[in-house]
Amino acid sequence: MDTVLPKRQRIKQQNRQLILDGARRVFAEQGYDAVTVRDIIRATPLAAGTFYNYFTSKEEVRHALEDEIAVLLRPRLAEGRAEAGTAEEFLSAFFSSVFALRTESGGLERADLRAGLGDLREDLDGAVARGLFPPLDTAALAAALLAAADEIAGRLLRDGGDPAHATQAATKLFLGGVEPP
Amino acid sequence: MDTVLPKRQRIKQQNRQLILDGARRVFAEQGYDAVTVRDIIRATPLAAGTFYNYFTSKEEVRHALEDEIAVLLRPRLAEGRAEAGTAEEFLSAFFSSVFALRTESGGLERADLRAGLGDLREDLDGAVARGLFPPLDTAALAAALLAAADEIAGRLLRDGGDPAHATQAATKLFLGGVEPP
Amino acid sequence: MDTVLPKRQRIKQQNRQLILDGARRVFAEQGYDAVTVRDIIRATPLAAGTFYNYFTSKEEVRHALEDEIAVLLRPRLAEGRAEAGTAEEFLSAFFSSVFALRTESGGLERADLRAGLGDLREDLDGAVARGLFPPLDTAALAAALLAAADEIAGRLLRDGGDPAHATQAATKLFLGGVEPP
Amino acid sequence: MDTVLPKRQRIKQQNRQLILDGARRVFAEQGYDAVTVRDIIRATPLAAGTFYNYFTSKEEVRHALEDEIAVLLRPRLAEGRAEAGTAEEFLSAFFSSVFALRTESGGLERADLRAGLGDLREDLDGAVARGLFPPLDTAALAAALLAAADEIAGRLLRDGGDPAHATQAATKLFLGGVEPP
DNA sequence: TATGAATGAGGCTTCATTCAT
DNA sequence: AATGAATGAAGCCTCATTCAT
Repeated sequence: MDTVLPKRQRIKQQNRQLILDGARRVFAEQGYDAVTVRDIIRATPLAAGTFYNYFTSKEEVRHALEDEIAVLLRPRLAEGRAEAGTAEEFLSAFFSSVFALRTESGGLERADLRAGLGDLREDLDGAVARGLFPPLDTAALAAALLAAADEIAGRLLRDGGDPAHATQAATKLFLGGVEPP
Repeated sequence: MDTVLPKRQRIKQQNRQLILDGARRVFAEQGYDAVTVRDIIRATPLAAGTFYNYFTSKEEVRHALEDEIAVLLRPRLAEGRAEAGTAEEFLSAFFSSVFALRTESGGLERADLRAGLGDLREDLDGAVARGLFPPLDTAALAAALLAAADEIAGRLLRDGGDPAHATQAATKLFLGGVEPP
Repeated sequence: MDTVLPKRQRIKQQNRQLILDGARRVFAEQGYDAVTVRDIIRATPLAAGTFYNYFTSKEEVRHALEDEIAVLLRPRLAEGRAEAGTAEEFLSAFFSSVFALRTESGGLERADLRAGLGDLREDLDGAVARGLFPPLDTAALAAALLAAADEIAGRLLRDGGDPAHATQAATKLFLGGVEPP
Repeated sequence: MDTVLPKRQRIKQQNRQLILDGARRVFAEQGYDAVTVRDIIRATPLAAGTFYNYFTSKEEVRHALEDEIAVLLRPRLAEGRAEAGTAEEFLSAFFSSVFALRTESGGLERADLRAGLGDLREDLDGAVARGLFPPLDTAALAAALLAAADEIAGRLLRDGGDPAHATQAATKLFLGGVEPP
């Protein structure tokens, strides 16, 4: 798929990637707000001025990273839902993919997960159409699912815990609700 | 109830409050990380050095604010749950108080809400004991409820929407789950 | 000799002394230049403003301390010289008193020693008159003696060493000079 | 002898020297302790931040200056001693070079002179070996000579006076001692 | 007279950004 | 394009000093 680029452009792409990689590293280490442009440059073999040939601010780097993350993340996050034949399978696929992703990549943030919010809602709409779920406010449900999944994932990371068990519990919760029999 | 204080102490209390109020304002406007100590001072009629007579860092101000928020917030957040006779009343009380608080006070953050997490869990435990809910993982449920409520509240604020309706929808979602009949 | 003072004045004197004592302590610990007025106050049970009822600057405190030191120091420094019957006794008395004082009181500085320079010169003049020394430039000799004594004392303090032995060596040096026989 | 440097490096060297020169000036004027980094910058056409491209603290500048001084000073200070054929010539060379240096360069400090202490001691050892001096404690003698020379030089500068005459007097003092005939 | 909080100047340092090379 | 030093604004914090109590 990769096109052969003239050398100039290849180097340009490389430098851009160097900056993005350095930025990802320092963002993960120190958090976006604490990071300075200097930090990003220092995480790179490049010189200070070079940064401005590629980006004009930290903000812009963040956007580029979010795009990267979205591209990598969204398919992983949506995994298994299309094939779900029941509500339980759907929810279980959703929670386990969130927990897996959060467990794998330390730097992942709530904001990053939101990249998958639209997909989730679309999949929910599809599932409703297929009769997996009763008709309901899929926008609200998507938001609630994502927030709950992220929060529980955060608790898993912090306190330790078994992702498989958490997946089961969360699935059961959203599946049957809290109403006593 | 207020004791009469000597003037010096009264002014000290006032200045401390000026700083806290200014800080709350700028935190809400720019977010904690973006705010500098100078920003806080500038949101105040006081001189630069005066800040350090009361706090030694932005961090310390944050703690003081969290304490204030917790004191004001927690009772409001817990309102109506103790009297709930059914699971539906419980959830409805919870969601409506979160939506009301988030709607009222712009600067409220997820972190602030977490101050009420312990209370929520205790109330859930009590409700389980009273038979309102079946036995379940109240810690996870509390986290999921809080996260979902906060996320939905955020959407309400951003996109507009009716808190009463959102309360109903959220309650219904958590009450009965998503399983089709 | 102490006159009974009315209570007011007694307290004033006490506070003044508190400041001087605190200042001496912090000067010795951190060195005059590194010390701030705040440091002096902090070494005192008094409040910030009180300092300015007694002194107007760190400089003024230093002067007052120098006076105190001079009063205490000069007699000690001059000890034994008046009774000296020979040049050797004179020099020996001089060196041993310098070494003793420097060894005793850590905070003593070259500048403090200079308080005794005039005395030394006078005693040298007297000794010349008594025939202990040949006629010579007593001003230069006094300066040279004091500087050498201080330098050697500094070396004693730093490297360890026996004051008695150093006294002997220094005396011998100045007594007979360095000319080979 | 000077190599031609690319422009960038030439400017770097120039700026470094600008800082050192400015620092030397303000140290001489106000004394090391009283000087701030800002004072050094202000004694320079450079901008505030530029200082930190070259040094990280006032301390570091001092070290660099001491190195400079040592390189320039030590040879001058040692002048004429190697060729001395008698104790008198040795002492005379020593005192006159100290007086000359102190007279020339106002900013010279006792601490700077100490850079030459080791040399002096070595030369004294050599002179003892050559029989110019009787065997004696050359470490103590070197310290005493340096301190006395500095003190007398300070008096010369302050009170005026003839360096040649002072050299003669100091030489005579250390040569023959103070013992009456 | 003693107190101690308020003041704002000023020191130190890092930063984003520019620009000559 | 890449470099990396220069810039000066701006953040942090401490200080000397004042002054209402």
